[in-house]
Amino acid sequence: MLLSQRCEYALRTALYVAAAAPGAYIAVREISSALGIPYHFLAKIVQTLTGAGLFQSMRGPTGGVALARPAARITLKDIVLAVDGPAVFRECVLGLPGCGDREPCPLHDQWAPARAEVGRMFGEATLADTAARIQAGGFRLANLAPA
Amino acid sequence: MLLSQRCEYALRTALYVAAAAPGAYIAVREISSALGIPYHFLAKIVQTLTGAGLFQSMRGPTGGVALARPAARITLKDIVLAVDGPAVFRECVLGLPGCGDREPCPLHDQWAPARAEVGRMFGEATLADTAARIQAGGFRLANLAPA
DNA sequence: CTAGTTTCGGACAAACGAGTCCTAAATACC
DNA sequence: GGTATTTAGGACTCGTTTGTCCGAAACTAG
Repeated sequence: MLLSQRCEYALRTALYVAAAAPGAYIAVREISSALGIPYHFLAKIVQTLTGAGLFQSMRGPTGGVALARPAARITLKDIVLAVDGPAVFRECVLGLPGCGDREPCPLHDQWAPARAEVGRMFGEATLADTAARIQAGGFRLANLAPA
Repeated sequence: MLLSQRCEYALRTALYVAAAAPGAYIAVREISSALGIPYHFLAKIVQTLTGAGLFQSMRGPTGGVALARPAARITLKDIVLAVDGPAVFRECVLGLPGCGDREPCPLHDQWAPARAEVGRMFGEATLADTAARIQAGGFRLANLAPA
């Protein structure tokens, strides 16, 4: 898979929070049941996002997590970088260290543009406009049959 | 990472074999030391490729592995499918099962074309023309400082 | 036929990711 | 102040991937 499970969960979580009322704190328990993500696992992922400065958290009743910045100023790439690091946007498709324009692997010329395109896609998509697509309808963030 | 370690090794191995004399059997030991891949691990990967009908093998001295078909008729996608399966070319970027044109995730419209582009790239690149780039020079299959 | 070399195929060990569990700290409500 | 609720953070288990090891089968050369 391109992204780790943690990262997929993180993206869906961030989109869920962004699609909710702005500024409101949302409990991790609610996100967990809404998206079908194991609660304790999600709690740790949310901690990562909070530690990265993307989320803001509040303990106690009425507590939860919220976006630390306006949704228009958080990109999907921010989420990926915080959870999986920059490897996805940099690594050689054959895993060769130092692969680049100077010491390319045989696939570099074809892979580098595709990789850049993926980076551009994640870098330009903000939580705001992606969440807007969800609210407009026709797009889903969770499995249809939760279980 | 996009491809598993086994798959990266498999691709480099296939390209190494394709770049060698056509039809000749190459010992796994030679590939291992040339590409810096752990021998016993590579042996099992080669077994997978042989079992998938992509490689042909011969035991004993002067034995080794060779391509089962002409290099022009084996694509990089064949290798990936044999080792990692079709998930890379099919899976939703958010990991949602059943994500498609009918039940799309919010990123489907952007991700599906990128994913298709990657599939096309691997499907159109044959071992023959990719190996030709290596022989023409300027491209490497192994790390510069093996150890 | 014998010895050496190579792949075959399984069992095994280590490292990592995914997921669970438990205690502590902070906050709201009574 | 006390209690319930929620995040914080660590330790832990489980499964997959990665990597190692060893004996058996097949083949070549003498």
